[in-house]
Amino acid sequence: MTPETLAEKVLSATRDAFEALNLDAAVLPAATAVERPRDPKHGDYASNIALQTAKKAGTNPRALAEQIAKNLTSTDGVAKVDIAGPGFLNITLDAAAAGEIAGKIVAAGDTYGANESMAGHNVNLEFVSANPTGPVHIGAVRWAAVGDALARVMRASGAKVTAEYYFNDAGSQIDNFSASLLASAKGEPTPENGYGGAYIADITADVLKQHPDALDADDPQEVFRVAGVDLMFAEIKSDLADFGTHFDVFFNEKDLHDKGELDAAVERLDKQGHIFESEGALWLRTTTFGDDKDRPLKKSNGEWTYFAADCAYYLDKRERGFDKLVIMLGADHHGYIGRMQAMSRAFGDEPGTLEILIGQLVNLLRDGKPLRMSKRAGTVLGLDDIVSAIGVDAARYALARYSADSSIDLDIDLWTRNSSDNPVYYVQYAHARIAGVLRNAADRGVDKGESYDASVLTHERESDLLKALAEFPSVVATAAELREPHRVARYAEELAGAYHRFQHDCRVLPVGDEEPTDLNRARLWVVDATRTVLANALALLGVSAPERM
RNA sequence: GCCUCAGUAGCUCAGCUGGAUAGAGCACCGGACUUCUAAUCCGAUGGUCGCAGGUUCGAAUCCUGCCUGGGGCGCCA
Repeated sequence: MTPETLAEKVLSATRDAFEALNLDAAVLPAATAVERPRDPKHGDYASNIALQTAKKAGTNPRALAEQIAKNLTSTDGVAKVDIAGPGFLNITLDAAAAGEIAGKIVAAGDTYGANESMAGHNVNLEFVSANPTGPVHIGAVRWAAVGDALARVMRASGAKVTAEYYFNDAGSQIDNFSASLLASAKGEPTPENGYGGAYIADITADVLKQHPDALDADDPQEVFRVAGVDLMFAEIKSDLADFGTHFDVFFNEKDLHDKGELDAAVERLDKQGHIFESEGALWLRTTTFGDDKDRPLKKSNGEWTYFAADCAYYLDKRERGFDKLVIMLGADHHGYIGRMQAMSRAFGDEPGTLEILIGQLVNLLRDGKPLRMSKRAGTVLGLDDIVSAIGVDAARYALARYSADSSIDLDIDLWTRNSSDNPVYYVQYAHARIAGVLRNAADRGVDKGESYDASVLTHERESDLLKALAEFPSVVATAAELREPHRVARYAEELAGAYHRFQHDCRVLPVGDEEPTDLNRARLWVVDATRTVLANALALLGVSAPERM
């Protein structure tokens, strides 16, 4: 029995109890959930539904719990129901009902964990979105890992997701970038506001290889701009691809300008009555929707502001049919939330259409001291450096296992050592161990058969493992709903732990030449199911599940 | 000043849409390898959940105030 099924049975038992006690069923929730108690004495699952509803219904929680327990005890698969404390229901399943899950998981294979919690949503998820003025730096790498995992988690939860990267290859930062290339080619020092660092010299050399006469061109900087941006962006895309982060759309801000979408957006906002002119500039009255000040769209010199392009981009996404726009930004962009949300409302969209996720920054430490990184000074640790230092799996996992709300302190030395401190090895090892057991089973001709007798799975370690396995779909659903993919990593660690403990205490294969028993076969199903869930969880994080380590 | 994130074991962090005795990894101490991978497991140590109030059957979790630290508050991009 899955926790979801049990929760439904608890709810219907509660409904019956309300009827028996003549209580007002209107106070009952539409859905409930059971939780896994920490203390095994509290059964396999616990429900607090009596506590939650008794007061509203004007009755005593314990009395209500007693009635629910009476109804629930006769349910198929429920071995025991205890009432504890102020009115908790502690439910114990019989082994056969608990063990069914292994078969369901094996049958579902790589679709186990999929759920419908975000079904029907067409989501545009924008992340990384760095301009091609330098390598993808560590902060953006965090979003490459977290954003990609979030896209996967939301897809597994039934949403249609377009992963999108927004960039601008025409702004003043790009001018600084191309001026830096030109200066480097001429052997001049890095210009003011320019970029330094080894990668500038590399790109410069590559541009000169493509265009040996670049310096003699009418507008040399333009040659360096076009070719340099191309090379830089190619490098970014290839680094991201190597990192396993996939984007469905690379969207260039330039297209918005070329297609006149800024004018169209302003016109739309004007029609909604939110545009005004002041001091020769054009403004959006974002304060109507809670922003702390109004925001300019077109400067008094006639130039568009960056915010105007944001408005056009927003409208573009909406017109492409997305009903949910999610943007992941670093904490240094927190100040944009107010105007962006106001803009969304000014277009007439419901709150919640636009979701801006703010992730805290990554601090790099060396010898315990903060390391200041600057693209301009060239002291940048890029995505490629990280990958070559510790590998994709370790990097992705390390970045994705923390809540985006927490800033991360990463010690470079720790990272550049290929250290087993990284919990990813703990999870991957569990998978590799299982693969080993399954290989041995195959070698020895031990087959798990078409079906198994789940009632023999009575060991505490088996029970713990089965409960952990059963939890996976709700973990995925929660991770998607809360936009918190790190939950998947934490879950994987828990599951790996449950498996290691199981394998330590429970012999899976027959010893020596003994004939396989029902217990051996049933355990093989559990092992196979665990392998499936570990592989699925790692896949959601974009981390490989090795067969051997 | 305003906004925002964080403050939980020696360290790095989970837990936070209210539940029972607050967890994991690392570090440290002590155990377990003739046995399916010991990259593992078991045990011990380690806590005023930043502080103070409040809400209630119940608060690490919700509310208010304060303290400390990170980030942000341009007709920049």
